[in-house]
Amino acid sequence: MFTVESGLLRSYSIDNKGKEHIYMFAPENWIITDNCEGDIPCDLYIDAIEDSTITVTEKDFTKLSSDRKSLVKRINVLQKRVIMLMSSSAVERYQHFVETYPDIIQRVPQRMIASYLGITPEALSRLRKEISKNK
Amino acid sequence: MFTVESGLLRSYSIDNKGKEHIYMFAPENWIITDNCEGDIPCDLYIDAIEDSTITVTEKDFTKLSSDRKSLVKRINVLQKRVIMLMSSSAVERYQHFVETYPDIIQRVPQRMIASYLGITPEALSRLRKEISKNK
DNA sequence: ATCACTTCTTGACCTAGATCAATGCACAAT
DNA sequence: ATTGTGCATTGATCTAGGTCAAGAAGTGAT
Repeated sequence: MFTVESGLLRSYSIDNKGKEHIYMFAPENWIITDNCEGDIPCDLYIDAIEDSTITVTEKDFTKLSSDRKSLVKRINVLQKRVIMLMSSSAVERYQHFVETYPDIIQRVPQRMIASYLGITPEALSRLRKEISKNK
Repeated sequence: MFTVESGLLRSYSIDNKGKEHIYMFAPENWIITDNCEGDIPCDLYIDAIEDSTITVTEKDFTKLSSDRKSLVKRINVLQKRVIMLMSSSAVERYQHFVETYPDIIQRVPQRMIASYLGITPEALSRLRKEISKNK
């Protein structure tokens, strides 16, 4: 966990095409971390855009209070979501959603899944057809 | 703050065209809230998709410990980011970024702003041209 | 059974933004 | 001065996904 005293850091991910996606900028007084524990696609890289002075804090996730843990979990989920929205196609986002929330798929109408993925129901319908065709 | 005992809730925003964008699903054991305090565009609506039993907790933001507060702040920022990525055009995202982080604009190259916004440097260049033309 | 209502699907067309390639420009190194 | 090298801009073209409009299929109410 880095606290920026002065300067400017950024965190970013690199997608499967090698393209960088900046997740956040951290100017003075911001805190920046890679929250992801052991997750594949949303590992963040952190580097400095300007000469910076920072304070490093070791955080032991296992020692956090339970409600702090749940906040951190929420952040992890959102982080992955932001990165997916920036760097993945609708198909990839749908597949990720299916893998991550297989139970929810059964329980909500498709238009809501489309809405969650940031696409139209029509697009979701076509994309599902395409996926089922290819297997 | 709602804790879902059973059933399924969703939170969603409504964009300026009246279109819904689901921010998150909350099945059993999830927690769901509208974190936004007094912010205009990312107000969340919450409702039940299935018959649900939930526990309501009043959270007094002002009484949180400072590091919990900063976690909540991060979540707010991410929340807005997710909603912007789902529901706003590149132009709107850029304008929002300029308003929210006017200092950062000066300090980072345009390609990084493009990367943050989830568009290509070319698209950002054209969009800036367009904006400057229209005023 | 029929009507109303909603969800999903399909087709035709359109548009925002991506991609690729070329050019211009600033700034640093020699 | 000149040769990079990386960034921003511009043009031409392409494509993923949006929009609009029309069916199809399921479900519930009368």
